[in-house]
Amino acid sequence: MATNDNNRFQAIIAHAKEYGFVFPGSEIYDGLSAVYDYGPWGSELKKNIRDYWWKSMTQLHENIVGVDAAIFMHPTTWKASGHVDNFSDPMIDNKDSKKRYRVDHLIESYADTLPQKEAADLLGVMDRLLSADDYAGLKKLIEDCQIKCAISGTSNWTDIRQFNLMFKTEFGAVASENEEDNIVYLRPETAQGIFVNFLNVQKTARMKIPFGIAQTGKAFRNEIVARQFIFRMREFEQMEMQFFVRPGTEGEWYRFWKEERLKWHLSLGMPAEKYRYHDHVKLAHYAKEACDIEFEFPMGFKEVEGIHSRGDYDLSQHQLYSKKKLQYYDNDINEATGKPYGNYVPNVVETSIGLDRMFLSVLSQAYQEEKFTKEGGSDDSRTVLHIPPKLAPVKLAVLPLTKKDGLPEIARDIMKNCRGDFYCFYEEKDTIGKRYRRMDAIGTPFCITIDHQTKDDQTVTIRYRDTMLQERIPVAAIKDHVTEKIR
RNA sequence: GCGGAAAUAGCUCAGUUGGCAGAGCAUCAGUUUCCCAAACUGAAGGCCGCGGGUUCGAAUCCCGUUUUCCGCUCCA
Repeated sequence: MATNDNNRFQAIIAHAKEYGFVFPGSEIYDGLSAVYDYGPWGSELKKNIRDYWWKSMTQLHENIVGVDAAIFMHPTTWKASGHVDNFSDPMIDNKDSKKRYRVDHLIESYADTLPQKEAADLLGVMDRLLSADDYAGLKKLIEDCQIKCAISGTSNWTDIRQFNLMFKTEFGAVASENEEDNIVYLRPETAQGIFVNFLNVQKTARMKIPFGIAQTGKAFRNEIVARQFIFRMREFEQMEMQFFVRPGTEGEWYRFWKEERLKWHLSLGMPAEKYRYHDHVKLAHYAKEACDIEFEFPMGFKEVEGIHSRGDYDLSQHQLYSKKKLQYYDNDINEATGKPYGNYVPNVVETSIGLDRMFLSVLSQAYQEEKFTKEGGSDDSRTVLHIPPKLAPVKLAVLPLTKKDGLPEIARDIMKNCRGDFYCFYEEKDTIGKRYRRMDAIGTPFCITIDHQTKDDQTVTIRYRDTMLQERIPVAAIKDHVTEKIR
């Protein structure tokens, strides 16, 4: 990361805290690593991004509907999805090469070098220790065999640790005799809540393929290293849409959503040159095609959204584990056979965007430290958030030029008239210039100022955040004027 | 997870060899001002990250710990 960009990133983080967007989590207790809280303006901005996504997906697409599934899901969900088995293996690090190995892989590759009988014995011992979760025993086994790191060539190992992706918790107020009975996980992705409700939604909303199910919500992952502000958090919010299609058409739908999702970002006025696709070469075992939409954050291009063609993997897995049919009867006529397509497990194209990452992209794009020359010729500067008006936490500041001569009363009437339609902020303290700067700092796109002329001709000045220009408009036109600009 | 650095008022930071805890801005109460911040008067604000140790005496020296940042490492 270049020093300038790093300084800029630090400045954005400080600004986010100073102006009520993002606070370190549990800060009075020295914080909790990789957990953040959203403040007054942060929670507004986050809600506005979520609402804009939700409306784009559901209200603007007749064939997409929403769900709000529980964070707690039946534990078998995560067996079916592969999260339990694929992401909880014991790991060990070589202290010299810093290389991390899965313990079973390390021992197995060593066993390959041994005569058949010895290898079989070794693997037998390993399996017994693994199933007993005997990490001390496994480490002793590695040491006794003098297994070396392929890179450093040393046997200087750390203790064995288990890296659990998922957070576990106990379900039910009363302890069970068998602890395992009570374990539930906090979901590591929202998608499974969509898959398990596939038929409920399809039937009750009478959806016909192709159709999508959208969901926003919290997800939880234990990251090995969680850093970079809200970019990688242990608790985060996803906005996901699973699009169910007829097998064989997933390729064209994948391409459709890949383009469609980038258009969504650009529709906010985000600059195209800050975006790029990153096509996955190495695919997960279930994926047919996958790409990321990357955004140029202050710390470089990073994934903000993923589009994946997941085939029928998830529904098939749930079908297998639940022993319930998760199929769709397609009445459309297959031109090749002249008969309906009939029953099948649909294929899925997933779009998955991190709300917190989207928040960070909007914030980092919006943040500007500007220098300019005042009318008098002196230098001046300001820190401003050029947040797209439709996402801005506060839409309109209502500012009486002075706090006497009846100006606050007029301002209060304007507040009353507008606050039901969009977020308004009233302030009469300090000079008008100071108040403009404070509004710039939280990204308020419009300020209106009530002055003495208002009493004569019922007009106010409206001042635009991005240009700092102002013009006079009638009091009666304020609401429509702002509403038009935040659409 | 490993290595390095940092932590003093809400923010940005000073703080002498180890000797009374400081400034600017912000905040609050007034005054002034009438369209682009930092005008005047006054007030409030601190277990110097936390816990030990050395010392007559620690923000300052030593040990531990937490958090953050930087580099490496991992990432469905």
